[in-house]
Amino acid sequence: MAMTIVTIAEALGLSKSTVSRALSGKGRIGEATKRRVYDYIESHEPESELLKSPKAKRKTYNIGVAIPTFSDAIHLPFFQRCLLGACDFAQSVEYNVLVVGIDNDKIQPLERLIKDKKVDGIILTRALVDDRGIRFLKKKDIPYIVVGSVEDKDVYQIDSDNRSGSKELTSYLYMVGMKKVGLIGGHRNHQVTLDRYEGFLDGVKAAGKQVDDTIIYLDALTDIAIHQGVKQMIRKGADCIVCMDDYICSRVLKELREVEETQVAVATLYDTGDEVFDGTSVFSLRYDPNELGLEAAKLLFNLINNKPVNKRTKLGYEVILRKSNKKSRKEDNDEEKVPTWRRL
Amino acid sequence: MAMTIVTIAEALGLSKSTVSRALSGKGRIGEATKRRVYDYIESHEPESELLKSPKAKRKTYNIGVAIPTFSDAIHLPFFQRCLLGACDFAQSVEYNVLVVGIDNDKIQPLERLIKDKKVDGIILTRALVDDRGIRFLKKKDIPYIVVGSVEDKDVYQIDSDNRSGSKELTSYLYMVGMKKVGLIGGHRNHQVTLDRYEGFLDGVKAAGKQVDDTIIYLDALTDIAIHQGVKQMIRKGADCIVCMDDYICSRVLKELREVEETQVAVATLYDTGDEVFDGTSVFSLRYDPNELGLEAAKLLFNLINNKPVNKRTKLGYEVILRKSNKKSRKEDNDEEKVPTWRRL
DNA sequence: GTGAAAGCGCTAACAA
DNA sequence: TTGTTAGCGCTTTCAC
Repeated sequence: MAMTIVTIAEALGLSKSTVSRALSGKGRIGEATKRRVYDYIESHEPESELLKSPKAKRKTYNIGVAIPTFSDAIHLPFFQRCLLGACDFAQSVEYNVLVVGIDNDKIQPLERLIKDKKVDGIILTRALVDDRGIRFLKKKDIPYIVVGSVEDKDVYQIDSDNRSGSKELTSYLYMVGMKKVGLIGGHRNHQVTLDRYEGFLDGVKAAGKQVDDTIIYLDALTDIAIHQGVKQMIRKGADCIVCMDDYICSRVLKELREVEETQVAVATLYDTGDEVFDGTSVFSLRYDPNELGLEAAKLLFNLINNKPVNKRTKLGYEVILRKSNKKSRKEDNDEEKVPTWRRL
Repeated sequence: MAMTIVTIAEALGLSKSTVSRALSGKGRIGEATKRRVYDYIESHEPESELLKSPKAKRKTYNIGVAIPTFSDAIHLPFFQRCLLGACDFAQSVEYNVLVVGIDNDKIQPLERLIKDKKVDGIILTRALVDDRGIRFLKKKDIPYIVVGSVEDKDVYQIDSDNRSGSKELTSYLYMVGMKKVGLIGGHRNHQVTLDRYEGFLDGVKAAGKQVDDTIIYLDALTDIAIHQGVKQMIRKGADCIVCMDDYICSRVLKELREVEETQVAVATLYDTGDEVFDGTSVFSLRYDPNELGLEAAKLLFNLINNKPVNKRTKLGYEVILRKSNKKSRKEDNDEEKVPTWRRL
């Protein structure tokens, strides 16, 4: 038979209301008494529901992960991997993960998750410049973590160090002899686009070059736009094209192959290690989306459980020259990080 | 203020104990009295917790979706899209989706989901030949749907019509003049692999050809294996290579490009429309993973709510000749389904 | 079948 | 800080 508040009161020589207060935390209650009550329950029936405070009872042991539903997102394994990383951590602390698909103009699924009190906290896997999801969560009394970078200092956030990475790779490109570097990127409404853009400019300056020597082409949202961007860069004499992500990179490679242009080098500022390059030699910044999701879940877990959490977390990256597969197969696919580079 | 058992008793001129019995069903209670009580609540506060039987109270309005965590799965946007399809339907009926990442040798996350009673039902997004997830669920008293095909007739399942599709595409390849067709596929432990294999053989027979005229290479689990498979097929004089999925297809195209082999046609038995082919002309069976996830969620919803559900559901496909992008861009990316085909 | 009354497990108000 | 007491919402027992 399960313990009740009365059996405890009798066993400890207290009144049932004192025990009630000890457990609920409400009202005035002595620290020593509280200890006695908790110790008694823990030693006699550690599984007891009584140990769970009314607040704890309302805990769901679920976290919510919001992933974008539309367009470019579907091409990138980033979100899937981020989600699985979060699942991985959640599993380790016996939490579960609820997913919702949202877009900036459609956040109802997120709203419903909060309204129905289905989760103890939320992870947003993408940050937009003016993000309705973040605006909504700020108003609610629920912990949340944003994967990505936002200006707002009040928002707990975790991100790959896009700016530093982009700077490092860009200046590296000049080091190995590039003369005219082009940058092609996506939506300016995505914070990452801006971060990588800034990092790119940092790199150009660090290499002692002029921004005038570069060709910048943003808002390349469609394949047509990428096609035009590449055409423009070739016309203007770029010897290297820096792509902001895997997807753009795969399209750029395709464009170059189609026009049989083999004298232009390619780099990507976001390489998740999913082989979308068909083995072509590409400079890249290698990030791990799984880790991002896992760390985000860890931060959220700490936030939920009132442990100290930094407002901003940055994860690292690797600078990689991916060798052509023909070569790397012979050498058992190991990666080479020395600053040599061969034309395609 | 929420209705209580007492307010109802007063309103209906009954004692609170009678109302209690009417709602709990326990003890002796008149059918007419029961009706009166239920009718009163339904008309005054249909949302009331009192209407929910102890069993109904345990409903979570969550469904669980299990996606694979490892290896090949990460390359395929299939599972992400399937998941989003399920989210989409869930949202429309005010359910939520819990994700777990599982593998055949690691189904703890799934077990925990059931043990903790976090969900009213489960969708498995992949069927293995001897699937521990399915074996586990069969023992539990919880509705579940398998996306994929399983032999077991007791299992509710939904799948793309892999066999018919594979048959149709294969026989079509012979129709347009292929002489020696190779098949390259993944793990024999995956039911889809077997289905496509059978469909391929059906197609060969339907075209009046001998299986001896084909080259079959299964268990191509690694890039190295694919490399060897392709090499072997070229050596044996294949004029067309049929790939079992998008990923294998992209690797095969890469291999062919590397050896500058332009006389071998390529087809894929699973094309999700995510552009992994770099615009190369490929025969394909086009499926929609979002729809699969959405329909699976719909079936599960019906199962949970005791509506009639077919044990087996098959979704359709399109047979497509994807044109080279160079050409399709000019023609605004429309797809061509006439039986013409150009060598790369 | 129904109702009165007692009881259970908890919270809340208030006195000390 | 603790105990007393009242009360809430519900179930169960028992008499009719």
